[in-house]
Amino acid sequence: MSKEMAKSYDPSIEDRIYKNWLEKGYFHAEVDKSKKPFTIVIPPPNITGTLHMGHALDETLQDILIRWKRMQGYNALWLPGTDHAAISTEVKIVNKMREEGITKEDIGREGFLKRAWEWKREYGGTILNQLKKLGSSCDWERERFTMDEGLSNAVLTVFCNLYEKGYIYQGEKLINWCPQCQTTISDAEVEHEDKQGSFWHIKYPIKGTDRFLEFATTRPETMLGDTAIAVHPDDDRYKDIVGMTCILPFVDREIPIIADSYVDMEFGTGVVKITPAHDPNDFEVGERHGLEKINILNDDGTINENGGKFCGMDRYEARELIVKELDEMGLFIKKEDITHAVGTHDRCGSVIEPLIKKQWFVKMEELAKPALEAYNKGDLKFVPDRFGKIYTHWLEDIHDWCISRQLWWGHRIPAYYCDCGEVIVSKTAPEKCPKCGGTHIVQDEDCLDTWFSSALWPFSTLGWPEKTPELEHFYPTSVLVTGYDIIFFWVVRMVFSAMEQMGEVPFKTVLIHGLVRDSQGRKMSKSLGNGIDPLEIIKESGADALRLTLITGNAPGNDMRFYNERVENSKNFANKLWNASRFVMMHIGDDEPKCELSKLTSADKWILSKANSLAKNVTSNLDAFELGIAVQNVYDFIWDEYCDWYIEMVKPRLYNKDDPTREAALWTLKTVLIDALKLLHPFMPFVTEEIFTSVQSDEETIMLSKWPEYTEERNFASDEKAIELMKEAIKSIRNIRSEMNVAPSKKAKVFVVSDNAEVRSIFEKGSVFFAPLAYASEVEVRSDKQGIDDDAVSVAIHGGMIYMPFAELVDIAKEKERLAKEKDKLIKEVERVEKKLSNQGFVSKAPEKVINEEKAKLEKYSSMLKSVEEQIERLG
RNA sequence: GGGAGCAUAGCUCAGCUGGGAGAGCAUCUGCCUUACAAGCAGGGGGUCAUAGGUUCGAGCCCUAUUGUUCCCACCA
Repeated sequence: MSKEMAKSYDPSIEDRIYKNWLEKGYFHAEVDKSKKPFTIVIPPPNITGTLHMGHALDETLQDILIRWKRMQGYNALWLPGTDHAAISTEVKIVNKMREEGITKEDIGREGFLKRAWEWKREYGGTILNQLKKLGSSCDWERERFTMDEGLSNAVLTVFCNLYEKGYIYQGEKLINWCPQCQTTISDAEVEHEDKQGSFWHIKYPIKGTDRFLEFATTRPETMLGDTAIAVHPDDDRYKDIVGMTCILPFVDREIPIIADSYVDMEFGTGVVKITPAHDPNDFEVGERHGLEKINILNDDGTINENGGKFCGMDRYEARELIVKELDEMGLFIKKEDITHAVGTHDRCGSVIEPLIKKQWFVKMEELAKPALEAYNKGDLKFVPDRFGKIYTHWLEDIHDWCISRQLWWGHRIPAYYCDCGEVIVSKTAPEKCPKCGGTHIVQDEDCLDTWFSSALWPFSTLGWPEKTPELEHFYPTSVLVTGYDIIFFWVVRMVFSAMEQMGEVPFKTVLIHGLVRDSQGRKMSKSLGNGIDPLEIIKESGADALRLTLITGNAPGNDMRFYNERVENSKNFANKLWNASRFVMMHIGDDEPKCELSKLTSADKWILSKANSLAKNVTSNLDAFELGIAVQNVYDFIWDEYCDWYIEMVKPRLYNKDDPTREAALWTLKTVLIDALKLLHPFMPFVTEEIFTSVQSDEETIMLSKWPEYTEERNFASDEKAIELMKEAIKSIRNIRSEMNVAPSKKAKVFVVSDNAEVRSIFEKGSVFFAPLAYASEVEVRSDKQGIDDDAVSVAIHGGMIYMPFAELVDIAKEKERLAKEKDKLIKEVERVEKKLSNQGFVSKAPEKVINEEKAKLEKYSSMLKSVEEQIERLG
């Protein structure tokens, strides 16, 4: 019990503690129907990932919530796992193979998948192991992976469900193509970046006339696929030529001049070339006018055979050459520099080419409705609320989701094609075609978007489509914690998937956090090299310090800056707590202090009462997801109240072995420390566990101890008031001594004068600690000031006056000056309150509580003013 | 073109449903007081972006303006 504690806190104990937690199985949650469930599923990190500050924040928030709820007695499950991250992983593996001189095609699909699984086995667990360093109390026995058997089954089941209901279809549509990764991507994966580009002004000859039609484009090479040229129907400049045709250079195609209201007459020349196969707007114009769609691109971004003599050239090479040749033909007019939004792939950064391909899509309109309704009905809540707007906005303006990817790493689309043309969607490969009976059936080559499987994460990880006890008990989950950057990708898709498959929301609350930025507010990124490695911080300062830094001073949804001074402060706090505990244990020794209520002093009751309301405040802030405020509450209590005041107040009683209240002090010290440790535990799990197991022996871990709750029995309002008065007096004395440059070594006798018996009693009872904290050699409490030197330094307190005869130190003139200032200050205060209280509007409209507070202030300041005035008079 | 956030001490940020402006760091002064110098005590420093409005009362609510960041969007 009375272990020797090191003089300063050494965070390297964290590994030992974590290992013990794992061995004891504290993280594991079995279905326990006697308890209310509290469930969080982790946003599964990519298997390609390594821990960065974003994860550290995300996991810390989740761990705080889960540890808190576990202590509150919930059946708390935090389910961990990883995402196969289709494109990211495939790219990584392909790159690694390239170093060995192997291509995907060399080893074929099967060979590639074998390698991919090997890769996953080798590196896939890295990030989870890093999470453990943070102290994450995940139920590791329930770890899942988006491509494990159960989850894959869920994916196939959902695909088939949606297909049968007509929500999944195959269509030949304009999609986003990444020529680098050579796959389609969804709209959400396209990032619009403003890039420096050019605006080329070109003209086409109008057939049968000597006229030309001028227009401008940012992508001249797409002209090879032009199948019309459009003007606005109301545009008088071009009314006469609508219906005529232009001659498309190079390919010598005759393309019609059409009228479509999509064209903006005000913009440029009011003429737009139409390339239905490579531009979303043009595609729609093409649909309206029945235009031909000519694809001019190969998958790798080179021009195909439809590009005539440019066939085989890279699209950008072709662009330059086309402009050059147009110029030679006299069809090029000018080039302007412009910045315009260019779509790029969020993974590899290459410019996206819209083109037409046959792909699988999820029809979104109907699926989005229940997801919107869930939010509007309040079944789904965002914290902070404003992120709900982002969610609804996305759902209201939703487009069909392209889910097929030209990749091998992922869930292969369960669609099979018979030679007869029949398409069969089935969880298992059909032996023969249900239509023609043929047996030559091949499966679709494509895989599903990685988000298709993560969309099912909240229920697939609990066993769905099987009806498991876990699913029944732990679903829907309680809170989802994630960054605002993946609301579209993930949150939206989880909700509509759950609404469709489960008929209810996957989680009740979405707690959104911001980004962790560097000290200058820049996003941490590899290219900038400004990333701070959480593991380095943990190594140097401990996970507790990292966690505290990430939580402190941050409001939900806001970005934060991360820099070393903040970690330093967190580390100091851990050390502060450590030393306070060391102090407590040093005095308790081997004995178990007993509590005798009658022996509790006001100071004891004061700190107990403070701890009591602390429990209330922390809990209500956690309930409101104000984790930053909650931890600030605990921090302030421990440092300011417990260490700087209570411990100091209690020291004289501890040093005096004969003090009859000594044991009460020890008991209070310990009781309050334990409560504070518990309230801090979710935020700083390691240091609290270490101290907890040293300071008491009733329980083997703080993790499973009971969360402190507010109780009326520990509410001591009058003692709180008494101690606050003492603190006020002490602060005033310290202040004056400091102003007068009185050396701390110089003690003075202190007189407390009050005609109020209650005030006198407070100071008499508190004189044990009042004396040392106010540098007093002796304290004398009395009802009148007779016999006290007239030139004693004085300070007014609520209900009395304090005198310190400093004799040789006091300069009467200066003292008078000081008192005069004090008087002015008090007069102002009194006037301010009087003005407020004489304001009819205030008195009649303000709540009674506020009015009473003001009245109390008036009483206090008036009495202090009176004391000061009397003293000034005495000095003459 | 829509939408959102932010603007508070020298710096980085809190400030929960409107009721006398806070923290950490930095700075200044004094302390090696037997838990902690990673500490203790004391101090300085803010027209809460600007202008209006609502209210007895506004950092907080409303309107406008300025600056700034981000998200969404098919203007070639």
